[in-house]
Amino acid sequence: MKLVCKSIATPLGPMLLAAGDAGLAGVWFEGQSHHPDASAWQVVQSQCWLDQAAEELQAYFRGQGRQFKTPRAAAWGTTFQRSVWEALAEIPWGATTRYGAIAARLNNPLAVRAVGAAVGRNPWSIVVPCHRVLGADGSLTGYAGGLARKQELLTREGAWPLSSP
Amino acid sequence: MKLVCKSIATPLGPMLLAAGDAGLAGVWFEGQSHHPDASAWQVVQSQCWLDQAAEELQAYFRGQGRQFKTPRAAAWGTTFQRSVWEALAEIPWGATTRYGAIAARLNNPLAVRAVGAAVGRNPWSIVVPCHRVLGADGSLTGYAGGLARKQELLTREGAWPLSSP
DNA sequence: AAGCGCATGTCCGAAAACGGCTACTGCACG
DNA sequence: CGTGCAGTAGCCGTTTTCGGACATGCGCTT
Repeated sequence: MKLVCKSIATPLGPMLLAAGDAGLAGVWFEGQSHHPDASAWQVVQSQCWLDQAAEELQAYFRGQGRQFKTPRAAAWGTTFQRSVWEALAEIPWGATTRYGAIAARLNNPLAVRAVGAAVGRNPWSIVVPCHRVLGADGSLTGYAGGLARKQELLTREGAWPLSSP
Repeated sequence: MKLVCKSIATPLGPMLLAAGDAGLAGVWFEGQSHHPDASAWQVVQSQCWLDQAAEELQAYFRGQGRQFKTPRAAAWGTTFQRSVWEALAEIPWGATTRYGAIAARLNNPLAVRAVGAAVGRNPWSIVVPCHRVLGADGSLTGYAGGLARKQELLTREGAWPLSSP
């Protein structure tokens, strides 16, 4: 599948958006870990899904958008990873969950650590809210874009610091 | 690249032909070793390159065609493998050569064994005459479609048994 | 003659290492 | 006695590494 991409500016730094014909393929902070090789993608000014996602992201940062409706089209990922990302997408704005809870929802309660690894490779930063996953004790644990960004995002959503542990 | 394929009958058994937009992608005996996964290919009745290749193959088996002019478009293969296949294509009808000779032609005389492995994965059976490669002592050594077919092909070309070792 | 060792690129399977984790343990404090 | 923290040992999917096996051929030893 051929991908196109473009970069946008956000309050948390520049981000790269990629899309195929069927939908949004991914959103990454510039230089974050697990950033895929973008050298084969074609940089474009405008594209259907890229534009829609960019608009929704800007709305999110303005505090006006709490949901992302741009269709996603996974270009990578194993079955397990995709099921994890799907579960992530259902966490509502302002809420948080735990790695263990996701593992339990997948009927694989012991795969906690594998869930952690999969969450870390979520291709759609912010859009699929992997930042809303905390450790069992409510700690921030980790974020591919850096812990500072994770905390900032949760603060914007009023979900940090934790109110009811 | 999207591939289409169709099956044809030959005196040596059914063969599968595959092609892309740019040319013939491969020709295999049914059930031979190193047969690629064809489940994603679309079976068609007719296609430009498939039809041309099928015609040339039938002519070959009738003893009327000694050359294949259908353009090839490699859908797999490393640089090394492709260079081996290219060298194979230059062996004329009725002639034979050795694994060592090919390695020498590639300026890599020590890679004899690697050449053997690459020859075995030649995607275009018959069309690219991997059956014309013999061991240093003139032995048949191996053939992905079975030694019987290799011998049969060489006999049809009058190159077997060997006249001048 | 027959046997052994080596050189080369690629593929494939097995095995090990590596994580955005957790629960449990033991020990140091007040 | 509670509380908190560090260390540890399992858990699981993915990625990486590694070791053979190959459609061979030459040179050297037995």
